[in-house]
Amino acid sequence: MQSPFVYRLKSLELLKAEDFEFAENLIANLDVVDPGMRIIEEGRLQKKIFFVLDGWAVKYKTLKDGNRQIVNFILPGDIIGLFAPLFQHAEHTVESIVSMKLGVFPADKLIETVQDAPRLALALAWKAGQDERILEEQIVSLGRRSSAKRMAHLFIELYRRLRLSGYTREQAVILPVNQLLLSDALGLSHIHTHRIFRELEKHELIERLPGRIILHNLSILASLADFDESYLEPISLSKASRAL
Amino acid sequence: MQSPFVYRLKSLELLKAEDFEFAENLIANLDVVDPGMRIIEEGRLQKKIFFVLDGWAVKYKTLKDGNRQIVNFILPGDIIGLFAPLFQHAEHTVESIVSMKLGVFPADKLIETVQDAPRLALALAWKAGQDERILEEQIVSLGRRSSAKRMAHLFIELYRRLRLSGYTREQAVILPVNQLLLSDALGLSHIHTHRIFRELEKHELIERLPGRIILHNLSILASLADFDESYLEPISLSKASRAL
DNA sequence: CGTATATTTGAAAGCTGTCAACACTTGTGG
DNA sequence: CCACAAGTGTTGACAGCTTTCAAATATACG
Repeated sequence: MQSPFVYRLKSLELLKAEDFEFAENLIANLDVVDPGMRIIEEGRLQKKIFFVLDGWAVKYKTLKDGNRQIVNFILPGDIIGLFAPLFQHAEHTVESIVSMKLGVFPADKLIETVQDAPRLALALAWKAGQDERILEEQIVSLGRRSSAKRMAHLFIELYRRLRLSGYTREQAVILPVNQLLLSDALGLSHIHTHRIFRELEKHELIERLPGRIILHNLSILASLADFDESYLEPISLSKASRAL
Repeated sequence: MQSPFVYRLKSLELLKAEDFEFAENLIANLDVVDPGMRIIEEGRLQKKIFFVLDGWAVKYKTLKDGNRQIVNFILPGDIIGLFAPLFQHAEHTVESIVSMKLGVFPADKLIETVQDAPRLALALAWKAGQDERILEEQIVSLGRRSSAKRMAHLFIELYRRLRLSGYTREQAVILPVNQLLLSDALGLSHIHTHRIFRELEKHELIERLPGRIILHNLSILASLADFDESYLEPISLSKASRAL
């Protein structure tokens, strides 16, 4: 197994060969899902956990008035529903936006494994902490960044996250998202999303194909967004936790 | 130790007597902090973890332009910096808004303890999952709720969270927050925050003392906010995880 | 080819931020 | 006890951002 998840964990310089074995054994079976499938559904009991080996998904909540808010994008190397089995029902829906390859395993197996491989447990905790930081940055975006900065910020975040999982070393990145999806992630109307979109396009920072977005000129985008990459830590685990 | 944290964990019906002993032993010493003190500071290495035994704090990030966004409120029973020791530096600042009583312990002690008491580890994971849900709900608020609903939603959330930790059974709740704090949490200007504030006050849903807010008529506030309490789970841990 | 899904535009209405003052409270030092 | 400073709360007016409405164009898919 040389998944994006493992790639990402390797950069932690924490895990040893035996840990990777444990990680491998976790996965009971592989799942291929088509675009637009619901992997986790709001309100339902969720007993399985997924490693994203390939593909993109969005995690969102639906409001009574029918609006929805995308809470996070899910990329190769991410884990879907790590905490979900601890709760009676899922709070959000996770839906694929392209076809995906998932590693599937039941929650109780995780609990066992984690006990036998404390370093792996730590790596999972690290991943959970990383996800928390991403959510917090999204809160900052929605609360205090103008819509153009917000959009630029999201683009750069996605690009950086892809890189951290070993995808993309290019200067141009293709994101499989359309304007509706974007507006639900940015908390904007789709019409306003389109306007801002045009702005960035006019300055040749982005380009569009139907249902896809191409990022050019990532450094200008990043400075436009005041992007501070520190919340996406490439290599880490402080000394304290290397003790194991 | 009969802290709000333990109170909250008890409702999980997961921990046994021995686990509480472990939890007790975690705490190396108690800390009393004055209002306005920084418990965790953005950019600094963070090696300690804190249990909030009493008091309130806010967790926020500061932007280049000086603006700040409060990411979450921290209440009795919450844990400050659970994942922080896994990273090179803290991403946010945690600042007390009233005087607080904290249980302090070093990260490596947590790692040991967690290995010896897997049920406690599970309880911590549950707490992390609960925090994640709260962040996600905040994202939904900022992205898709009108400012009045957003404010009402925040108030009800704080009330519910206090109740879940054993605080407050009253129909009126006093929150130690002022309008500036509120505006930084809601992602609004302080002037607009004040306007919305007046709205709710006019309808006698809230009342004010300097630097404090009193909630009356919680049920009307909740329906105004379309508050769906399901993301704050009082008792849970699905069957799968009770195996231990 | 027709339907459903996206994208695009313009105009008007509504919400929210900024500006500029002013009032009130609290705590400090004289 | 008063004056003053700093922080917080209050108001009205206006500008600017964003949504909503309505309608026209693509584009994808069976």
